Amino acid sequence: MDELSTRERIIESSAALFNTYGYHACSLSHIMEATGLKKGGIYNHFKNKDEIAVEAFNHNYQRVLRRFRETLDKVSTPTEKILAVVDVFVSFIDDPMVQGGGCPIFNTAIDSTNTHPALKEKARESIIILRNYIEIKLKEGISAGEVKSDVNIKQMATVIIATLEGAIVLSRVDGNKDSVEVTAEHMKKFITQSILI
Amino acid sequence: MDELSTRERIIESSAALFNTYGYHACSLSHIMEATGLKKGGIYNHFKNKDEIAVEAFNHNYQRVLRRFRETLDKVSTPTEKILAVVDVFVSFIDDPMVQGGGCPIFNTAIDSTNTHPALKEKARESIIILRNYIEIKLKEGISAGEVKSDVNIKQMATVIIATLEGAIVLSRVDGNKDSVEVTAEHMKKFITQSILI
Amino acid sequence: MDELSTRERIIESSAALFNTYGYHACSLSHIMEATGLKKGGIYNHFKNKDEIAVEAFNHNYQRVLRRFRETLDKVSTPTEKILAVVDVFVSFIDDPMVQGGGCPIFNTAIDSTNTHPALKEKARESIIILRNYIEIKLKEGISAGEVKSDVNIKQMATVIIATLEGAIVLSRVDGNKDSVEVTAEHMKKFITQSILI
Amino acid sequence: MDELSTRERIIESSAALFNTYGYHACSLSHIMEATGLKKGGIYNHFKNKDEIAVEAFNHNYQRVLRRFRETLDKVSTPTEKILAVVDVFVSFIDDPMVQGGGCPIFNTAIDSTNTHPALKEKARESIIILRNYIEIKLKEGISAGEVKSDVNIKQMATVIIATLEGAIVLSRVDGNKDSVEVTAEHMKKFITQSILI
DNA sequence: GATGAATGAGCCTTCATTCAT
DNA sequence: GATGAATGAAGGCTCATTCAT
Repeated sequence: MDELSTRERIIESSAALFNTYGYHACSLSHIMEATGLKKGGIYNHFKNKDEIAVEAFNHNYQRVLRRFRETLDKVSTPTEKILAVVDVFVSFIDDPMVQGGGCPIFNTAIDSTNTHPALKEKARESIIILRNYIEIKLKEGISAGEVKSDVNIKQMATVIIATLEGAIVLSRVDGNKDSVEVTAEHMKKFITQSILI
Repeated sequence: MDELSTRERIIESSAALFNTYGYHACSLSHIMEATGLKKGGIYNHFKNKDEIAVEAFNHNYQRVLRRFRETLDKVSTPTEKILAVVDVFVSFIDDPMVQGGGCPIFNTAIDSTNTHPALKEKARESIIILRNYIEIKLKEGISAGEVKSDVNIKQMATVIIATLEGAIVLSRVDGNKDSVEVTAEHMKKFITQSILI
Repeated sequence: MDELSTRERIIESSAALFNTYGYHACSLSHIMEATGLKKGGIYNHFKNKDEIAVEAFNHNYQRVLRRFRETLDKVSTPTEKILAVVDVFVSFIDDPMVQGGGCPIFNTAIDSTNTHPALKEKARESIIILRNYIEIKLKEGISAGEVKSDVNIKQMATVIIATLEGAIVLSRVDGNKDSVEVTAEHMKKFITQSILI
Repeated sequence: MDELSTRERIIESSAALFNTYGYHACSLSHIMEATGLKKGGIYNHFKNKDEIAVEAFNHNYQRVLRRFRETLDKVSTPTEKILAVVDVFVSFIDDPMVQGGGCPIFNTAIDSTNTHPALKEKARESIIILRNYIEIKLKEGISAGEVKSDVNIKQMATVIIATLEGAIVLSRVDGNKDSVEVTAEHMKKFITQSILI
């Protein structure tokens, strides 16, 4: 019932590896070790390493999206939802899927920009969707009369993502949550004071 | 007089390559091609690839630092200096050193976190220095009576770096300047309205 | 049935090569040529060159031991056994396993003393076992009343090995059997006149 | 006056290295380190690594020969001289020129048999000269009426060299002098009882 | 005489991939 | 579906050697 197919097991294992080490530093040997399969066993399910990487990315992206949905579904008003967005970003810092921290989408984006066009494109699209998602919540906030109507929605979505993703990287580098927490605090205060009515 | 030594030529060439592709995706063959040297010729100047990567990072870091100093030296008041910090981040986006854009320090930080401890440590230290640098400017702003005395300096420095570095990554992914420009505009407005007197 | 596995084929081929050329002068390219495999094919069976060398040594050592056993099993009295020990050493000179002659254990011992601690240790242990083996035969000779009871067994075993191994090297250098034959003749005469009753 | 020329310094340094590690495990980098010279500095004095190795071998060979002469010159009767031959072999075990022990000529012989024809030939010739030298001393012993006239001189010289060189290798492997000492004791007793009158 | 800089060839090792079993 | 065995290409690195300075 909730048995994972071998293919899914490979994706899950390698997703963690790609997140943690990046595309080029994660070899098939690592995936072999993580899955307990031999090379042939892996290649029965994917035509090459790229396909694994893309599926691993998709897997991560779905997890990120799901986390957004779940967290935002727990609250009801647009205001709460916008503040909850911040919390989702903060939660990435503890994601066991990425040892050493970081957001899988952002990490992939930087890792693959100039080396892996297909992966970079996936990352780009994911970020666009995330941005749209936040824009929609902001629009709903305006419609509900909770967000100031003169807020530049596009700008605001970009700023929220940039700020929190940047903080996540800082925390990854520092090896502690300080930067993310302090930045989240700032972000929430800013949202409350400057964009909410 | 301003002839570059072979060692410096290697560092400069490989600095661009490491920035663009990351440590693992940048092989000695790439450096060979970029410098026109053969492997032996390169290894006459460095004991291994790591040393090249570290020197390349140092080179980039010095360039970043120099750019901060030069830009901030052009203006005189603390207020101007703090706003100039934002401009420096924006200027990274056009840096020809990093094909596809991005901040070399941040790129290195993400690339090396779990795969290259020495490099990650260098990136960490560089970010600390940058943070301190911004904190000092904020303190000078307070002393000069231009920055509100209740500003949380540590938090503010972190937020500035996080926000703009995050935006740089977004622009790198998008392949255009929009995210950085829109975020810089936001940051300047925020600084002017919320932390300057 | 008596098909050799690829791993065994590699060991057998490289055993001859290591014997003949020594560890450092025997490269993987040589092993590739001898086995008809490519590098990857070899590394599927061994984790590195050292492991091949160690297994090759083990292989040779077992052959040496087996030859001692077989030769000594053909005769029955202790006196005959002790004299047969000499014959075993002489037989190494014609061993096709070592082109140009020599005893694989001795060759390894000299080759690896200061350059390959693990291999040197294996050689050391093998020589100890050989020495013990000869000591036991001498003891049996004493028990059987065929060897003088005042013979210094430890010394005698050492002298036998030293003398014949030294002669094997001389023959290897000279490229003919003279030294070994003349030394074996001396050794047998000495044993007969001085240590046998 | 007793200043060594650079060429001589290189020979002396590399002689120790070749003795200790063998031809293939001793690289020019090692010689550079040992001499404090750079590659160019070394190649000013030798046309290639082979020439260094040959000169290093000559150097060792002269040292061995000198030691034989010096030791044997200290005693006067043929009997004493023959017993002194044994002592010379024993003295190799402490030679600081060969870290880890061994006779430089024998080590070279084994190391180069199948990989370095020129060096192997030098070693072969050196051993022949050594053998002749011992034969002459035995003949002088016969002439002086101190050595039995029916001793097979050629055989005896071979046996003495084989036995003691073999013991030196055993001591090298064991890392202590036991084998050489015990074998020398045996050899002297044998000489005294069996070939001296 | 000595150095620094360069090279081609080779070192051991790992890569991603294929395919017969 | 999984494995074992094999491969070509590439990885980082060291080798002995040359030569202008």
